[in-house]
Amino acid sequence: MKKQGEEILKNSALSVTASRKRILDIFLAADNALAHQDIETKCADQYDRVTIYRTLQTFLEKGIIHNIPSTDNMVRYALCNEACITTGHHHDNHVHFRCDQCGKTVCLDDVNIPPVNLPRGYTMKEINMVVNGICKSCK
Amino acid sequence: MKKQGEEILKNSALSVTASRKRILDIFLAADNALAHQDIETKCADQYDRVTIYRTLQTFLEKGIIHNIPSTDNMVRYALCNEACITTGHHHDNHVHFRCDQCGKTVCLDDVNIPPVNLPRGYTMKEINMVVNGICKSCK
DNA sequence: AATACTTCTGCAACAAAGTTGCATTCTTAA
DNA sequence: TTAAGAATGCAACTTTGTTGCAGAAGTATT
Repeated sequence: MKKQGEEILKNSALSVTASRKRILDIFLAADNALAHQDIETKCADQYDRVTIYRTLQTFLEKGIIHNIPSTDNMVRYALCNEACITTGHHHDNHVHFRCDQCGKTVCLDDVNIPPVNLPRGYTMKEINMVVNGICKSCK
Repeated sequence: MKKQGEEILKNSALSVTASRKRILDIFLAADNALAHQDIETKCADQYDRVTIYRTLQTFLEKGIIHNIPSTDNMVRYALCNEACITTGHHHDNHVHFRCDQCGKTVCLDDVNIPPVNLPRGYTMKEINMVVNGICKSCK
């Protein structure tokens, strides 16, 4: 399983570099969504802050990760599921959950965002749903 | 209608000051949600940046405004509807819409967030839904 | 395996965003 | 009108994010 990160990079036509592999590994090991800061504290000693910014940006553009909106000015990122990465198209129609207790934000991959009817004249391109509350581990 | 801002402040047990009235007026006049920056450009010559930060914080705590999550590190704020302010309790169960064209974020007050079933063990406290696309005015 | 080419990284310098403490000014309530 | 409390402005600072450029590393080709 050591090659998982490399695989993802190659599939996305990205050159395989140490920092990218490391950041991917951090995501693969994480059970929750990560903010830039989280990643920085995990590897700022090894890689430059700027590199982390650019890497996250690249991953976003390639659809390797998706971002999760927040009201605290801390955009968080999480790995996209297999389908996104392989098709290169986003299917991030799942709900995100943020626990008020432990502060973790997770993807509820099994919970689809229910359909909404917009008023006449509005066209939907993307939809995001974030639920706050207490998570399984904290309750 | 000139007193609308003052009314809101008094109802929330806040002292009536020039900056608070001004910022409230900006919200009352706006047809879309505003980021800190938007407010700053409208009145930075009159009021200090710090005051704006603190005022927005106060309005949030008193439930005069609510914030709208985003993926661009620009939390936006919008006035709560009458019910929120008078009861002091949030009923922000409406959908937010952000137009990719004009960049405006608006509250779709008539569109309620549909119910979602969370996995066992999760408790919901708050829910947020943001839709991206093209708005009525741009299409 | 060596190369040339392209891409990525780190550094430095900067710009923007947000925070904190404190002295002064303004509001409010008596 | 005045005293007490709250809000504001200022200054200094921390954190966050951006940009250009030179050097390093990765990739494809031979």
